[in-house]
Amino acid sequence: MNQEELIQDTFRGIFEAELINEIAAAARLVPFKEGDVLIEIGRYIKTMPLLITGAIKIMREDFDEGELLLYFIEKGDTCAMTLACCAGDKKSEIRAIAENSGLVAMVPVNRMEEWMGKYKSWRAFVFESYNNRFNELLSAIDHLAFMHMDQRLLNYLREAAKVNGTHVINKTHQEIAYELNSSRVVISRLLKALENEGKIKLNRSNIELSGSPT
Amino acid sequence: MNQEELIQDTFRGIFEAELINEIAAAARLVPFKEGDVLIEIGRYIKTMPLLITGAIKIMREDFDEGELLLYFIEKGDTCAMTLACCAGDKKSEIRAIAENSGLVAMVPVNRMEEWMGKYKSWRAFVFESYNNRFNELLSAIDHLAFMHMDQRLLNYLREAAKVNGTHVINKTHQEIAYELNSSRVVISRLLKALENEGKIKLNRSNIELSGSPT
DNA sequence: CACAAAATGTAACTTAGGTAACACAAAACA
DNA sequence: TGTTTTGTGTTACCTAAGTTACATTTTGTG
Repeated sequence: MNQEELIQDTFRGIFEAELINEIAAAARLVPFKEGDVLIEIGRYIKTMPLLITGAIKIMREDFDEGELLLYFIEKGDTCAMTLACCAGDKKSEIRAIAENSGLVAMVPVNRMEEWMGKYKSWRAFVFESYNNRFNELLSAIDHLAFMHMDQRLLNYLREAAKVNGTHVINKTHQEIAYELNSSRVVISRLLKALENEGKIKLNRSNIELSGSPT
Repeated sequence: MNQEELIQDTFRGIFEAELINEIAAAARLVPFKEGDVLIEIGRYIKTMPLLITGAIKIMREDFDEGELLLYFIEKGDTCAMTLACCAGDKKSEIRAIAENSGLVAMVPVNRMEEWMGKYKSWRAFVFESYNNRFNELLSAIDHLAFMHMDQRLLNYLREAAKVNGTHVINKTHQEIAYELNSSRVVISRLLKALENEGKIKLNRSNIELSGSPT
């Protein structure tokens, strides 16, 4: 599939034809692979990413050491964080890392403001994105404030399985510990407990989710 | 001051004169007092509140019992949560409670979409609001994920002092415990420790912040 | 004033989760 | 093939924070 077709395909049904054409004309398609840092904390953002395929994880970092996964972004989404940065010319407050390989359409920031006045569907999309991101942040807050680590862990595994389209999660205990801002020993301990409850199966460097194979 | 003047006063410098006139014509001023529930979880929002005076606290609730203060809103601000609700016709995910007495301008939702296409300053305001709210949620996440309760408590006291424009906080330990999703005993213990460190002074039903009297 | 309600102090105990230390097995690699 | 490196399991211990229980004091209020 060429660039034109990919973009048509992704945004058909979301935007009016005219806007899709504008996007196709303005966008530059950029492939990425697992682990790529797409947005770094403290950097200004000059082009807005629209996710075509793949998944991206949004991380928050403590001022001295800690790190925390906020949420995943999937196909057709964009990062409202980025929207805010573009609109306000602010530095990024978050880091975006590719969870797996995929493709983003990069659109120059100045088109955004233009489309805001011009296309109702674009405004709706922007609001929808904001709303989704808001809810994901709220969800992150709920997890942190109201849930214990074992629940957060299980939840994390399910989310990771979902965005990777598999029930096998290829991550080490150490990696999971980073994303949940915990320690490897604690994660190993809780994983073992989950295994004993029959909810997961542990292998070296990967974890199988039992039941509900997404 | 009459309605016209209050609105002129609050938004001069933020919006163009024409938009301010539209706001003044469309808005209904509503006074509120401490403890009033301005927005309830699960309710639809038909009019958008713009805060003229006073402070509002935004709370998140756990599905079974817990509660947590997300952030305070002050003069000239609006609740991005509400913006999202209005734009998307969604139920509110948060509860808004008056921290003290004040005044909001209520604007019918349909004007919002209209102004989005019409006024650049309105678009900028909406983005700015979103951005602020985003950062407050991120801040809330930082506190939850990376700070201990004693730091969160001190931080909370300072925020509460700031929005109330005083260094004396008129809250009971129980109330504070609710807002931090903790228990009264823990809060009393930590407050006592902070008092021993000379950072605060405890009285019945109020707490004095030492130094940096806002 | 007497009594109830509200606010706080404090002790004793439990638990989730963090930390340090070390053993061991699978993988990578020279 | 032998030797690191990486990933995991496990023990022992520590601390922040939650829980229960009860005492004390202040503040209404009939």
